[in-house]
Amino acid sequence: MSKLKPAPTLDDVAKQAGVSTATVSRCINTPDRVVEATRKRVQSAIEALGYTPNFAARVMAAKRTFTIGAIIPTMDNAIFARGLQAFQEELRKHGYTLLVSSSAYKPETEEEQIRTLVARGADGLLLIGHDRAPHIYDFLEQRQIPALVAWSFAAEGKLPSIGFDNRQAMFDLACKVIGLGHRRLAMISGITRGNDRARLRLEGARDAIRHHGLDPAALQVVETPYEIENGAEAFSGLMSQDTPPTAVMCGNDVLAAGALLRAQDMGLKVPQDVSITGFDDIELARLLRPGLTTVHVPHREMGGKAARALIEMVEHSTPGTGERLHTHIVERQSLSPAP
Amino acid sequence: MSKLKPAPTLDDVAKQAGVSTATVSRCINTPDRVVEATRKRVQSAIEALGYTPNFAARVMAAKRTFTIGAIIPTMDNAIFARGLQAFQEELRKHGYTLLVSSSAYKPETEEEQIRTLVARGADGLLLIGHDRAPHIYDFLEQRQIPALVAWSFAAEGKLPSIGFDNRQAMFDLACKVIGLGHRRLAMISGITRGNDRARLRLEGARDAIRHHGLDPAALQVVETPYEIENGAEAFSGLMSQDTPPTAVMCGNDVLAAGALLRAQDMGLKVPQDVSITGFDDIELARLLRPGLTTVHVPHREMGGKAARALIEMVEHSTPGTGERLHTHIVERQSLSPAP
DNA sequence: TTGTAAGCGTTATCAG
DNA sequence: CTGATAACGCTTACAA
Repeated sequence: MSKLKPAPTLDDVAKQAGVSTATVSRCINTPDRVVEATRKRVQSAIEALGYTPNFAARVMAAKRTFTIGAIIPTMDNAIFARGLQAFQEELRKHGYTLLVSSSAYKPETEEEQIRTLVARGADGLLLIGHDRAPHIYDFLEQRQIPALVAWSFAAEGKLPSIGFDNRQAMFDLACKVIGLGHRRLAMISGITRGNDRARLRLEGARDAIRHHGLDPAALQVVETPYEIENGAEAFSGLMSQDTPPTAVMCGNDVLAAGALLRAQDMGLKVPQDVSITGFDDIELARLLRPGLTTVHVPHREMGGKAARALIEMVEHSTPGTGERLHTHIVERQSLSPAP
Repeated sequence: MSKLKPAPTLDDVAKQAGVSTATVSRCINTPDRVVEATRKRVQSAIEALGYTPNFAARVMAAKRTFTIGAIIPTMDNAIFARGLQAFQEELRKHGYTLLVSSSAYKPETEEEQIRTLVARGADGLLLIGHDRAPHIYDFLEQRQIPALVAWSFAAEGKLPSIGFDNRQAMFDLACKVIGLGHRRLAMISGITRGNDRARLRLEGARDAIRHHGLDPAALQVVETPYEIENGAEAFSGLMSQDTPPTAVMCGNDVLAAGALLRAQDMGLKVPQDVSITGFDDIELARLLRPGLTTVHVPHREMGGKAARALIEMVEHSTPGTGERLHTHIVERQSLSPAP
């Protein structure tokens, strides 16, 4: 009863238009190598049949997928959304498709995703941060897959990177906090294992403590997963001690949002009773009350530049050139002088 | 100088193990059809060479990709994150990979993404909502691509759906609001074009007005894009009128969060001065202060069930069976009796 | 249980 | 400018 219509192939189009498959292929890929008349005929055959090139077949023959893979730690919050969006837009401008997958902040999952994307023929890969097992870099190199790191700049990384100096940025912010007279500090950090951004931000804060000749114990550290609720929990843990910190620096804005919200619940006034800072400058940071003092990261610039750099690597087999982007502190209301 | 190592192929493995390519293929796909000894030999050859099957070749030969595509309106906020996460987890359990792309709430983009995913050989598609151009359904049917709708249930939809009754849910919420004595209502709705969830939620609110015999003008409506900031803007617009509403119902929690935050900025107490409600019950709804009264959607249940239903459709070529999930109102503090 | 060989739908090379 | 035709790497009857 039901007519099974298999997807039309190049061959079908060729027959319908009365030309060879080669010509149809040319019409699609290099239209200028075909005379107008033929092209038009082929064009209408394509439309009449509703032909769409078979991706797999195309990949096999051309050994190119025009696909870029990106593996980000999470899609759950806004941290990577803007940058990735810009990355994708730039990619599309150049005819590439983006395949995204998330590693849920797990190194093992990331490795699996990398292999999957490579097996799927990704022409290039965007990875977040530099911390991963060495054999992954070997694999990428052996397979000759161009890969680029974003969200973290390191001149000496195994891979070129387009990002910023997480350590320096947090150092600057911590210096500002200390400069405001805070002497009992805390940091709610993301999990540092396999996450150089988290690790470096923490180091940056420690650097600042040292730089100002303070006792290392002046900085209390809590490591926690990256969800808003974890920030809230960590914050109440910190604040229910005998001598709670006067400033809580958070590894990112999501954690900071959790802290801020929990502060309200605990009846703590921010920044009068306790200062809170974030990192990333996502939209929420501006909307929260008090507005979150945080480190602004040029998300869109980073995404766009990463796309261009990666395409360059893919198309010209160049080693790729990194770039250190600048961040700056955005002062809003959640940070004030120590009481 | 540089040794270009092309990725090892089935053939390489076969030679190394001293068997035919067919046997290697069997070892990978149907291990029980191969004797232990051979299998082991092949296994070590695979490991020694670091072989990974070429995806495109596999797809061409098997005509299956074990890939499911999902097109969601946005990755920018948490609205779809949890459900999609559950969808993915369930898919993985059954050996499928998920390919996600976002349409940015644009019908044209969605269509393009559908075509791309189909061309890439997706075995099945998850779509959000029922509103789309008829020719898209024709295309899917002609190509025999199993597709399922989520986030919106409609018994008579062109496609089977696993979702809830957006209209009824909003109707119930609106009835509660009216029951609390509110007579000047407003709704901050998402863009309704091509978005049945937004459209139906709005209708549900209108139904409630009618149901209670109120003047249709008692419900003021603002349509706006789906970002937190749009919610804030719409809210201040609404509240700076001569006789502002006493309750503002929002099309989703993100819009509601924007409204709530803006209320604080305007010095308006929620719910004393104005009540605000959301829809979706994302994490933020619980963390905001006052907590957001909203409609709870069983995100994870929906994602898991959608995955199972879609796999069933793909593997057994069945037409697919939808399911209507239940929602309920979560009462927190942002809604109170009219002043 | 294992091997042989015929596709799968493109692209690209090489003639014409 | 256009047409044959050989890859591309894998799966899957069909044979042995």
